[in-house]
Amino acid sequence: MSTGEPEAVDAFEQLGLTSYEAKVFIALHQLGAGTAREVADITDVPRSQVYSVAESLEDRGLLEVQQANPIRYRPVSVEEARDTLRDQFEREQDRAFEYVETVKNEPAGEETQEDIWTVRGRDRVDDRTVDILSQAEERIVFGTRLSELITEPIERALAERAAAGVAVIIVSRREEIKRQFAGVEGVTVEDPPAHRTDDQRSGRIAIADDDGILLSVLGGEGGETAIWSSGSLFATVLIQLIEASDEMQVQ
Amino acid sequence: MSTGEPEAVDAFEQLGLTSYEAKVFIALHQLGAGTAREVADITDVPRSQVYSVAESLEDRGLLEVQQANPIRYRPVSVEEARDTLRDQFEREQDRAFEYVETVKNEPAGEETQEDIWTVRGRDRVDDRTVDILSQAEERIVFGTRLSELITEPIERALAERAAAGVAVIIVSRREEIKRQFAGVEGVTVEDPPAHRTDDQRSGRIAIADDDGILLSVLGGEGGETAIWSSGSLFATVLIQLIEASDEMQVQ
DNA sequence: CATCTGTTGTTACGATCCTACAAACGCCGC
DNA sequence: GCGGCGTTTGTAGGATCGTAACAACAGATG
Repeated sequence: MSTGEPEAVDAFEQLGLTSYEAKVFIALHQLGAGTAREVADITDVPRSQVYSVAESLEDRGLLEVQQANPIRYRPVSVEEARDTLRDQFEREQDRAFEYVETVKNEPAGEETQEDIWTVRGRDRVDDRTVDILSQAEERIVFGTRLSELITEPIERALAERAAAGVAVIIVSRREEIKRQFAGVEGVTVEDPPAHRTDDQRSGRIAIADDDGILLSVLGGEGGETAIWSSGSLFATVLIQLIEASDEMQVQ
Repeated sequence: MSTGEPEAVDAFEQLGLTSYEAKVFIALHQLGAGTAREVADITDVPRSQVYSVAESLEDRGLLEVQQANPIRYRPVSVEEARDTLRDQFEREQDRAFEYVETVKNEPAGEETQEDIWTVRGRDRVDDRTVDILSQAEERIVFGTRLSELITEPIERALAERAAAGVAVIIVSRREEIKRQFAGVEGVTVEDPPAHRTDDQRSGRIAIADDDGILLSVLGGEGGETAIWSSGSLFATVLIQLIEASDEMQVQ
């Protein structure tokens, strides 16, 4: 069995159920259908609790009740349960963000503030990288040691920008990465400067024009952390520093 | 403003955030970006708590941190936040149901048990109605006073069954409902028996062959509750009772 | 330079609420 | 009475809420 029950219970809790609710729901799927006693017998949920827990599950649309003696419970199918939970989730999301939309203010003059931001987590760095790359109007520099850090959306953003006339430069020592972009129109592939120490913990670098930059490192536990800045003087200066050191080839 | 902040906070809580997390996230969208003090000033979240709450939001991928003095926080866009939450939700759902799939047992002989089940809630009654109708091989009777209780999926199920050779009978007094099905091949439209009291709280009735039935009523607060049975002797008998009374026209 | 003042970020600690868990109760059929 | 069913009530533990104290630091004042 690939996953244990405790993990499934935990996942259901993340979805908003209590652990009792999760256990009863799972038990009913094992039984097909059953009474409070039968559920209590194969779980550590006290029988007296099954009734109220089942009622709460009924409210959520995850099981149906047979009014008989004893009361019998029947779980809805996995497909129906997933759809029901998904609907509830989407509804709550609409409700939550509707208000946010009405009161939100754009980060006034974000593009002109001297801000360097930190983002943690592989997926979030992916998103921010695409954001940065998509802003470029003239020139992109993108570099990484690891081909798995070039996700499909990033690849698409690079290709899209190249097609729009942006000069795209890919910097890597890795042969597979070089090959990946070798034939693409508007894309140049380069080796990094020889003097640059290829630190094992370096992640990726993305430069857009002279005012957008993202730089990531791989943390201890495999997590990726990036700093980025866009439209700030800080970004401009940082980019100049990085590129100047490239050209000078100083040791 | 169509919705108040308390409602938005409640919705975020349903999505798994704490009320503090919700308030800080909303406040940061109002500010665009800001420090712990600025957030505390426009919410009732104590300043000293903002730091840890923001850290937790960062872990969830809902905001980014600027390491400066003072620390500044920047919320991710509404679109990115929604995507992030949706991804987390789908991941948890996969994790939760993966285990259920491995251990579930089909409701052994469900079709032969003497079961009447209860389902509550408009949407869930919709689903179960479609299930019942889809089982029919020979004959369907579907009746309702309210045209809004004939949803698009129900209409499709009726049409699909009619096309498959099932004799479909729609029972209603409402002209619009009669018109809706007037021209459809394989569908007959009838008036209900004159003696039948058209109770204001009656909802819909669906009969499939002689062994599937669903009957719903409209509860006090606009909620719909249905009982249904399929493949049971109970269903057969109930159907016979209902149809016999029709034919006899007993007052 | 020393002192005062105000802010920042951190930590600790009750109060409060909800869930998990247990036990007792009335009810009904046998 | 007896045993199972369904309900109700009560207790313990944990997480969140809310308040407060703390050291570190920056700017102002003398």
